[in-house]
Amino acid sequence: MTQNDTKAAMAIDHIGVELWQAFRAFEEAMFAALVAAGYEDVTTADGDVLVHVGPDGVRSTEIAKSRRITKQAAQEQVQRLVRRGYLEMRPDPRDGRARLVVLTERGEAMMRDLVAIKRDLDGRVRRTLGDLETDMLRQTLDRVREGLG
Amino acid sequence: MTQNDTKAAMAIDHIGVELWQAFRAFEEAMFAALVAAGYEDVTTADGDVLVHVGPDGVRSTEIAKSRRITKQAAQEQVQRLVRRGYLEMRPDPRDGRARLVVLTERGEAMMRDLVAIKRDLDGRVRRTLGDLETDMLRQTLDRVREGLG
DNA sequence: GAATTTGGTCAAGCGGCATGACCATTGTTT
DNA sequence: AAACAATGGTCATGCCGCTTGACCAAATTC
Repeated sequence: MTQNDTKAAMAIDHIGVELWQAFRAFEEAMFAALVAAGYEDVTTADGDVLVHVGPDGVRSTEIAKSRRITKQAAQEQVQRLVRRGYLEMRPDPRDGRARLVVLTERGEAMMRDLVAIKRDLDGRVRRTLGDLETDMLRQTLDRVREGLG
Repeated sequence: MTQNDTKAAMAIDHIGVELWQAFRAFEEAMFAALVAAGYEDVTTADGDVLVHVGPDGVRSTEIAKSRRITKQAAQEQVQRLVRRGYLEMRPDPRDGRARLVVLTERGEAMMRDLVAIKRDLDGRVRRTLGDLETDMLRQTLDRVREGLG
């Protein structure tokens, strides 16, 4: 009851709550689908690294710059993904000092599956809300962002 | 350009993007307001701790249980907030072993200001969307969560 | 061809978290 | 009341992810 009083005092009704809950629901559903697809060990941190790896590969220093972390930290994150078979390193033909980070077969497969998963989740929302309301929601969310930004 | 190709390939259009952006916008606006109000050093981790501190105080072991972390970790997080003047410890009159974590003056002030900040942000959204559409948005977000959950 | 810049590694340290052992107080059993 | 279990917290230790700082090697600039 003390607990309830507290919760009541905290539960200032504001839009941030729903935003957070909806986002979390999406995220959790995404990770659940990843696990179901056989990618048990993928985290958001991994995702933050992987989005930087384009078809031509990328240098770990580039990742460091984009993410505003030290090159050592970026290197460590890349190495972890290498160890788990999602990335591999190879020399940069254009620069003898550099090493390129590229997706492995498994890495590419995972990214493809992830695209499918996101499409599926989007589809689930569309089935819940209907196309019209879904599109309206997305526009509304953009306006929210602008209103807050 | 390679970068753009990559971005384009990644930019599978899905509702998760807008959810994330809107949520992030809210969060960033909230922290910006906290800084503006003189609470420069508050983090989400701090918030996760503070929500557990009711008017009667709470034991750090309770926090540990709720957050599913070890009591040492919980204790450490509490201590950090104590060091910065938001929390203080005092003995539990009802249990000689226990120590209660309670808000200091500054801690309470911060929580009050935070409530005001959240109300203000909610107000900004309402001014952007109008009351009607805001309420609809919140209901829609709830349905999204249910549809995904 | 020397000097500077750039890509990357190595060494050491720190903060946040976990595990495991331990102490002090309280509650329970008989 | 005495003995034991359960509970609230602390201490010691170690892992992990990240930082700073020094360094090496290749490339670019002058």
